[in-house]
Amino acid sequence: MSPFTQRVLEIIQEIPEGQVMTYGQIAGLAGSPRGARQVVRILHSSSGKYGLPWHRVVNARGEIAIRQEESRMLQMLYLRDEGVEVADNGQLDLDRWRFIPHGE
DNA sequence: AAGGTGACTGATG
DNA sequence: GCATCAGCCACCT
Repeated sequence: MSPFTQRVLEIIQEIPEGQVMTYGQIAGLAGSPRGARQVVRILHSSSGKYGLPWHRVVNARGEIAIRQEESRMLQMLYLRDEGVEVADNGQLDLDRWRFIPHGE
């Protein structure tokens, strides 16, 4: 497992309940500012495997990025259950719910 | 081996 | 806000 992947997994694990991070944000913190797609792949391949809070990751526009309808709904349910306000179209307010480590 | 793909992003018109 | 374009990069055909 690459250091980058390692970092990504750690970072995602550290997202507090009721908050979210974006793919690009995670990639940047993990040392690869343009590696958003890698973050996607890591989530896609090993979200269940490592018991990651994959549902706390959204795209840069603050919306649920999942294409598949089922998983999409599931993510929305999880977030709402944690207190995050998500619109029916999967939109949420990043300024309000984004997690920023160490007060960056 | 070459080309397509996507749970992405930022810039521009 | 919407549409396009161009970077991006590991994986799958």
